[in-house]
Amino acid sequence: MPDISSIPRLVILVGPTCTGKTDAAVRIAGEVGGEIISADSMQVYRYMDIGTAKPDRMQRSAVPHHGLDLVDPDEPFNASLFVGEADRIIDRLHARQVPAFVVGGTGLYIKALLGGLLDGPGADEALRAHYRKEAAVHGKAYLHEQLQEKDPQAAAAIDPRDAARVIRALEVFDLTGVSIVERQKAHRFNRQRYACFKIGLTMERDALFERIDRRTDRMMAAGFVDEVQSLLEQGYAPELKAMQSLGYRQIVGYLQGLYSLDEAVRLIKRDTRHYAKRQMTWFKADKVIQWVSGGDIDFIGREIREFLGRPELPASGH
RNA sequence: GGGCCGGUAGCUCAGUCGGUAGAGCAUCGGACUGAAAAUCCGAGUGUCGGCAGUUCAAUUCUGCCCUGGCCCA
Repeated sequence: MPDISSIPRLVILVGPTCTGKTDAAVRIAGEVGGEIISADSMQVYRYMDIGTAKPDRMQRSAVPHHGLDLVDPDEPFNASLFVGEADRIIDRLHARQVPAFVVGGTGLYIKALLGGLLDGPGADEALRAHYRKEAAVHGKAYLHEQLQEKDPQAAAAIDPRDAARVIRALEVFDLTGVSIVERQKAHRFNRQRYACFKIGLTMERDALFERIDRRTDRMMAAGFVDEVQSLLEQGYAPELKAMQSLGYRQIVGYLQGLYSLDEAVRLIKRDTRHYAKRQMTWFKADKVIQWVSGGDIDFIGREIREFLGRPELPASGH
């Protein structure tokens, strides 16, 4: 067992999209000499900057960022790869005694970073493609029937309509002969991999939805359509996971002539609100998170400095 | 001025041969272990435009009024 004091301490900053996580993190990390590890499943893709609200040049030069632009939009990326990447960065920062700020809205990535993932096989794209095809031909129910025969325990736990989870369960069983449910029971995210202090940024829902609308308008003004057009011209297909993400999917629909640009913007705003709500549900379930109003950056900074064991900075006087 | 068609959930609408109503979207709640900005589950939130009449009972039938659209003057 390692000495408890040698375990890296992480500042975790989470919350729904558009609550100001990046701004708060840049400011506070800048003040304490920390560096930022993005925990965002879409900001890992190169060339996807506007639609993912990636930190800009100024922010990235003010505070070093990690976890951005790791792969091309047609390359695989997932929670496991995130954990591997984040572990490497945390090691380096820890060796330099630099505070690490893990900042992002992808709840699973953070949960996996802190608690590990279950002991099981990685993604097998060929196998998944096979099952996806079967679902397309015979329907989702057919996949669930197969799961019922192979792994009744998992079949009972997973809704037949939730194809993504049915396929993952089939994948784990096919590759190991063991039920994913057994692996989950054995795991339960209870590996204490890091010491951490979790802060959640919140905001009145009406205010957050208003901010989402305004940010979407800013993305459009910043050339979001051009960005998507450029991705398509580079050969990145609309079917790619990255291109199915929030915003990109809707702009592709517009470029394909399925609906007007106004309609695409309306859909992006609507779907971003839905996404923010899903994030709230996810993070609400984590009872360890200390919730703070998104506007109260001073308070957040004080809490973080206390956690890091650093003295208060002198009052700045303005 | 006359005629016709509408007014039902936040929106678009369905429906009740008289027994106080339901779809989609929005909204709200939830799940989530290598796709997670993905994937999926649950919930109707309502003076049925207003007032009167007929009736045991009216959102439904009748009358008047208000209101939107179209047509004729």
